[in-house]
Formats: sequence, C-alpha cells, structure tokens
Amino acid sequence: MFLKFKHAVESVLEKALDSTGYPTDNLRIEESAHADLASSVSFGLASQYRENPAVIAKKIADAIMIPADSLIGKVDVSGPYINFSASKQFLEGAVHAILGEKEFHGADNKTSAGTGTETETGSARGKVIIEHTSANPNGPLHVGHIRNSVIGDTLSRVLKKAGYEVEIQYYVNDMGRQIAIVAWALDRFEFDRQKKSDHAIADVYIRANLELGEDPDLVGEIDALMQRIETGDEEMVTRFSDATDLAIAGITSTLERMNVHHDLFVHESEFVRSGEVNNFVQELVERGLVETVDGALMVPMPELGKDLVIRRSDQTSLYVTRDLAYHRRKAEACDRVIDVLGADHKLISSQLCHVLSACGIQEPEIVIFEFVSLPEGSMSTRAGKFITTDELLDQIEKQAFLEVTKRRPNESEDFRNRVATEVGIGAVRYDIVKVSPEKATTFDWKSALDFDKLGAPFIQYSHARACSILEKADHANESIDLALLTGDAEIALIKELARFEYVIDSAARELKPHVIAIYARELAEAFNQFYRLMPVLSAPRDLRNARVGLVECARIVLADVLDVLGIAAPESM
RNA sequence: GGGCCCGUGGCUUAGCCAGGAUAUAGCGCCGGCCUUCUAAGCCGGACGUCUCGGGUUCGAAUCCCGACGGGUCCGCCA
Repeated sequence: MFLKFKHAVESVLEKALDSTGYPTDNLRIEESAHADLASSVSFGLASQYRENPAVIAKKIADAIMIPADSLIGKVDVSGPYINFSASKQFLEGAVHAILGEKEFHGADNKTSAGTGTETETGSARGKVIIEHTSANPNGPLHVGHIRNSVIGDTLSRVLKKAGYEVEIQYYVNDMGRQIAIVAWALDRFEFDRQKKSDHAIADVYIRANLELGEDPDLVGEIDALMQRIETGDEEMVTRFSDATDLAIAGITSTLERMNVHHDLFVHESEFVRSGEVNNFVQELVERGLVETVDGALMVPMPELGKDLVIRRSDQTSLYVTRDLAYHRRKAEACDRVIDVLGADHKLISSQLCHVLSACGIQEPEIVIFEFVSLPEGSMSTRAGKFITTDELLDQIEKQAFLEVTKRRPNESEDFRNRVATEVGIGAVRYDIVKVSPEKATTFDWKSALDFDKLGAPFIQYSHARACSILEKADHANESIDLALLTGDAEIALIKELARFEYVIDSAARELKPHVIAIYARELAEAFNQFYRLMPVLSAPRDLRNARVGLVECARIVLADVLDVLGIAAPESM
C-alpha cells in the first residue's frame, strides 16, 4: 500500500510541476517525521529559477490536484517543504489488503506470497540463485560463519517474499588443499566417533596443520593427494568425499538448528569431472585472455594490480577456476546470481567478475560482510582459534531457559524449553542481522547472552501479546468499521503495517537484510504503543471489533516479518 | 607500500549510495506506570565538536580532497 501511495504522490507532483512550468527530473520525495511523504523539490528549483523556495513550494502545492478516492489525503506546505499525508482510503485499503490476504497464508502461492506484496504484476519476478555459507568442510561452523548464513538465509526469504523463485545453494569445497589435509589427517590420526562429526574433523585438521608446520617435508604428501584427486583417482575421490560428507553432515545439522536451509549442495569436484573446468580454461585460451608464466596459466589484470592464476604449473586447477565454471552454470540457469561472501573474498571475487565479464557471462551480485573477530583477535579454524556455533546455541538456549523461567515460573518445563529455543535462536539471528554487513564486529559472550539488549524477544513478545488478545476475543467474523480507528496510536500502527511490502521491496532490490530487522523493531514498537493506549477487549462493541481487526493485522504482519527473519513467532511466551 | 571497508553520546547502532525541517534506536544511568488484553512492556529525563582539517553548496553526518585511528586483502591457499 505504501508503494502505491508513493506512486500516487509522484504522479500528482509531476502533474503539478508540469502545469506550473517547473519541469524537473528529481522530485526529491523523502520519508519525513513531519508527513507520510515530503518533497523538497522547491530547493532545487529555487536556485535554478532564482526564486524563494517557500514561494515555489506554495505555487506547486496550489497546483496539486488530488483525484477522488486517492491514497493521498492532504497536501500542505511547511516553508519550502510540500507534505503529503495518507488518506482514509489508504488506511482502510492497507487493513483490508492484510486481512484479505490472510486466506493466502499457507496456500503456498508462489507469486506474491504474504502481506501486501503488490510489487510488479503479481507474477514471479524471475529466478534467483543465491549462494551462502559455503564454509570449507574442515570443521564446524564458528560464530563468524553464521553471519554469512544469517545474511544469506534472510536475503533468500526476502527475495521469496518479494516474488522471486529462489534456489539456495551451498558450494562445497571438496577438493581444495584444506580438504586434502583433512583426508590426509583422517588416515593418520584417530577420528573421534563420539563427537559431532564436524567437531571431530576439526580436531584432526588442527592436529595435521600442527604437524605440517613442524615438518615441511610432509607438505609434498598433500601435493601428491591433490594431483591424484585432479585426475579423478577413484580411491582419492572416495577419501575426499568421505571427509567432506562428515563435516557437511555436522554443518547442516547446525544450520538446521538455526532455521537455515539450502536447496542444493553443489560440489566443486563436479566441475572438474564434467569437463566444465577444462572447457572454461580452453575458452579463455581461445579468447586470448591468458598468458603462460613458468608453466602456469594466468589472466593478466593490470587494473586490479594482481594477475590471476587459473592453472598451476602441475596442471591442477584452483579454487577460482572451479568457481568460474560454477558461476557460468549459475548464470545460465537464472536471472539473478547472488553470492554472500566474507570481506576476505573481495579481491578474488572482483577478479572472478572480471573474467566472467570478459567472457560475456552475467556477473553475480556480491553481498560482502565484514569479519567477526574475538576480543583476542581473528578466528582461525586451522589454528583452532574459534567459538563454534553449536556452543553459542547451547549457551543461548540455556540462558533463555533461565529468562523464561524467571518470567513464567508456573509454566510446564516443556513450554519453557520450547520458548527458550525459539527465543534463543531468534535472539542469535536478530543480533546478527540487525547490524549492516559492512560493519566489522567483535564477538563477546557477555553481550551475546544479554537478553535485556537482544532484539528478537521484543518482537516475538509483541506477537504473543497480539495472539493473546485474539484468543480472548474469540474472533467473531463481524463486520469491521475502520472509520472508528482514529487514535494516533491506531493510525500510526496502520501506517507502519502498510510499510511492510515497501521494506521488503527495497531490501530485495538493494540486498540489505538489516533493514528488515529495523522495520520489525519499529513495527513491534508501534504495536506496543497501541497495546498500552488502546484497550481492545474492554472497548464498546463496534470499536472493539475494529480494534480486534487491527490486532489481527498486526499479528499477521508481525508473524510475516519474523518469518522473513527466520525467527519463530510464539503464540505465547 | 598499494587496494577495499569502517570511524555517529560511556558501549552497541540507524541514517550516508539518490545532501534539506529538532541526528535513529537499544544497553547502561536517573525518575514515573502492574485492582485494566502477558511489565521480555509503556512514558519522561540526562548524555552528541556525527574522528580531525579543508573544499563544494542557499544548506553537509551524507558529496569531494587530505590527515588520523581500527579492520581486511595483496599465495601456482580457499
């Protein structure tokens, strides 16, 4: 509804500018504390026409014609600003749109699932392949990896909500040097079957790296393994895939716990076996993009200041070579290719894009996030310096259980366990997604387990409050007179609800998941203010019905926004 | 040394790309509100040279240049 409102504002403003003879291509429409939307177009015109901006604003506003039944209710001028406010039609339309779409929930409609996603035409916008997490299978996910998972998973959900068909992929490194080390280590050291498999893999991997560091002669053994895997040596293929499977099994169970899902696990080795890697290298040779230096093939990249090796002098391929083949396959299969990558991949991914572009292949949209470090420095799987996600989830659930027990001491242990899980996982996800990806963060236990500061329970609590009212209201399907909702808190809540689809749309376009987190908080805030000021159940009958309808809207959108964040929406907590 | 990112109250953080009306919110701090739909809530208050210095502009947290501080990358690793 908000998008439509914005379009309506653009339309009337454009007409008024035409009729007053102030053509401009920049309407300067912005969100504002003083109106639902405002335009500061007069400033630009003022310098252009050497007139007082307030005078221009007045002239334009006087020329604005608002059609009957418009979503725009009122236009007024405040100095140089032209302020637009939403109409009764907007408010009622917003409520009906949310209530009306309730029937679609659970119907698995692939087009504009959910609340008010009235973007585009309602048909799917196209297919997107998003790759995220893709952590090396040499150990468990640590608290840095899950920043990738949470950003990627939230974006996937945003894109689905915005009407895209989404396929989520995990790119499994099953033939790189690290995996050769794991395979080598599994032969050399005992594998602890009592432990979660990804943790046990890390144990032998860390030990192997220690030995390799002490005795550099052993490095030759790793090189030998890598040459054998490159030629498709069967024993080696089995050893490598056994090793990666063990780690991936542990990793997926952690992701499952976090409510993060992948549709497809794509293995690097596929691209070597299928010949796609060789074909790609061959194509680069034919296009004259490569040079041979000391027996290795490289693509010169003077503009990036760093040439890119795509085949070693021993003829084996590199990570980036396989990744090129992978990206070609993805580009051919969808409309948008999205990669979520850590900041350390900046250079290599711009090199990758460079090559893809030279070959006329669609480049991926890359979402880069900065590192999560520990107070004592950066994390390293190889050195065993990391905090695992499993450990964090265990701790947060334990802490959450104490918090639930403190507040609901009389509930069953079962109830408290369930809520603790929902609140704990939600808190972890929210805490990660709320900060914009380009901000480097430092993990510390005190703040990670601080439920006074964590944001998810606040939003979940609002949802639970809405559910509680609805349960007591016994939901008679009576007609609702929305004209009765005239309180500031009611109107503010409706406007906030109407922004949902707009927020989804911009998050999907700009690939910024944290705006969803911010919006969720603001929506919960608006609902809590309404809750405090506007009694629902004790209100006179018609007003009560109208407010119950509004609470139902809030419940739907709160559940929707929590779903987009991958956070559970408890009915009671 | 070069590239990229970040620098907003004691701490964390939004806004910056598309410059405009009193700079966002949380934690912490001070003070109110549970005989009323779950107080994981609501309301009020204190706390800011938006790192610093120039520049562009009627107007700069936002754009440009230069410092400074922090992170990160610069492998025939991934």
